[in-house]
Amino acid sequence: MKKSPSIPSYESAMGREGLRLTPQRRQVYEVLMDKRDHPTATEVFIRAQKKMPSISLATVYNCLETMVGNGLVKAVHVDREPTRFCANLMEHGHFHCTGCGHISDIEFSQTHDKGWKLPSGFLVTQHDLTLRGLCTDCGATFKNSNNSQPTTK
Amino acid sequence: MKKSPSIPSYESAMGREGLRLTPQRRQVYEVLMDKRDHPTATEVFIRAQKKMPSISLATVYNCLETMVGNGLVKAVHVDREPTRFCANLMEHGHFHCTGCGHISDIEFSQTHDKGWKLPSGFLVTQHDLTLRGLCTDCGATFKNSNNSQPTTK
DNA sequence: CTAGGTGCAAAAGGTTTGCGGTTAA
DNA sequence: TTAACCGCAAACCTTTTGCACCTAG
Repeated sequence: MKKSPSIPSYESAMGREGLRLTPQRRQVYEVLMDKRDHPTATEVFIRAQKKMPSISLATVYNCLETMVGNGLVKAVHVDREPTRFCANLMEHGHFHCTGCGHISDIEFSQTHDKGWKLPSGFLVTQHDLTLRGLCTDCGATFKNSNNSQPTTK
Repeated sequence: MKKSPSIPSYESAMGREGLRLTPQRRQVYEVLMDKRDHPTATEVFIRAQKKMPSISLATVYNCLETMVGNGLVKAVHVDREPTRFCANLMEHGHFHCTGCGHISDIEFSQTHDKGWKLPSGFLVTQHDLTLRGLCTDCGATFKNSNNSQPTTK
């Protein structure tokens, strides 16, 4: 677990809004940048605690809310599961493996034809796409043995 | 508020699974079929209560869960807002107006080119698309007066 | 008759909030 | 110095659950 060489845009993004650069916020942000998976607030809390034992869950929630509000991180919602957080700011979708529960980013292709029929006058500012299915590993497991269903968590 | 002329597929869909056709379930289903908006469990409860004052919220949750489990209705998730329910069984996406909070169904076009790049081996079984933006009314309100922001609910 | 469903109240679980003490700027 | 922030605990709100009674089949 090596330290990120630099903290891209953290100082500037936080500073731009007149927000304080507190150690807690830095820690939360580093957790998100370190492993680019999609941890829940609690998972962020647990990881942050390892480096900063005094941090509280409420503070993690506060930091995450602040960062989402400032567009520094994105909140990811899958069904009614706990909110997950994502430091990937590029426009992207998510793939939710119903086998292992893992969530991975998916890129949109360049020619991304937005194939939907919108009533005229509607103005779209954002679109969230979540695919569901089996990842390579879970798909293989499922194929190889009809007895063992993929772990439905 | 007139009674639906018939209850399409309710008896058969419920019966097929060996589930009882209770008055409560029928009532919950009728609420969903009546206005095809996307009510939350609590909203379904309130509407159902008007016709059946003795029904309980827990029962509404139970009925909805049963019906979702049997594919008779769909659960719709937008951010971390309360789960909404939808009787439209066709594959479709949702448009969430950030002005008035209303959720409307959107159809996919025939040629719906799925413009995303998936790691090889991933198997997609389902995709949820949620667009966010302003509906015609809220967009108009926003344009006409720069002072009055659309109701952010 | 009886398995499955209902209604009530209490619990669970994620998230938010009030508040006194702390700290970055 | 001081407004913003932290940490704690309690509150909130949606959803789930345990259990006694009820009812559709």
